[in-house]
Amino acid sequence: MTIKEVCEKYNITADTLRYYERVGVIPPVTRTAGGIRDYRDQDIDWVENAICFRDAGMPVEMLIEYVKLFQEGDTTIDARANLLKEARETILEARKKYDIALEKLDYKIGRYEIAQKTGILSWDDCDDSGAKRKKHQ
Amino acid sequence: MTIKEVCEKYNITADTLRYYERVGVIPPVTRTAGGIRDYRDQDIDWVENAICFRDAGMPVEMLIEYVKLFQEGDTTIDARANLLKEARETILEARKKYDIALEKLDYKIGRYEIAQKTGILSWDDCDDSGAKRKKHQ
DNA sequence: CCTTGACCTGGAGTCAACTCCAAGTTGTAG
DNA sequence: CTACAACTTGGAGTTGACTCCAGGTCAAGG
Repeated sequence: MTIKEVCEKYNITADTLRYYERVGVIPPVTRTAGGIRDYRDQDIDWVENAICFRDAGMPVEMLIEYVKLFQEGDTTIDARANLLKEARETILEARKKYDIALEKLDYKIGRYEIAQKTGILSWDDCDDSGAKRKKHQ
Repeated sequence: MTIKEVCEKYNITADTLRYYERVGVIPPVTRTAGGIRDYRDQDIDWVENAICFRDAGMPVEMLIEYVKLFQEGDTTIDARANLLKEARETILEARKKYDIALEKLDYKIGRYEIAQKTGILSWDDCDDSGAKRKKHQ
């Protein structure tokens, strides 16, 4: 698979793919005799994983660390497992924040909808604060 | 509440709080006669919201837009409601990616744990690719 | 063989979101 | 009234993650 095809498959730029390889977010990609990247199944899996974990907010630095350990071989199994567990916690934490934001958003959107339907607006309906505080007064 | 107290409450730096105010992520904060920030309940609510939505990956740009609309008054109710709904979709999309990453991670961690328990390691157990492809061969 | 378009590399540039700094002001304790 | 810590501003610097570019190479069509 050419770099272009991988770009289209994952909707990502060639520059980003080359960058990932250059800094070690993915291991070196298979090349043709002429030195042109020829993404094979395994290369594509690394790309897919990289994109997946980047999309979940994992820093490039951590992906590099994982690839580095992977390339060092079987002696790094424990370290890799720990890295993944740490990543799991990080992502769970982050997702919790998304849930909190969604809750807040749903509450606000609800208030806006009431305001829109009734045509009645007040600080309490559309402010970022009043309503909530009023409740436990 | 002083800037320091707000920093401690939300575990954020004073520079970030001033930056948020400067660029309009939050409206101007109440000041003392001498010009020192005195965060009142409403100011704190804006801070809390800003942090919450930033934590959910909302760009500063969008928070600025919301505050701008809010300051323009009741005529922007619809625009604000739309902004919030758009934000909701964005956050839902992002959270989906977190779920996918978590699924992938759990699968990998599971494989690593088996490898660690049995002491048997193979490409299939610890690689980022082989196992998955093997399944549907 | 020659052109033309996709690909290559190393390095510089950009962007969002802070983060740091210098030079000056405020406010409290002694 | 004087230290001195905590605050202020405007502006410059940093960081992470790309993104762009110049100058050169590869490969398929004519």
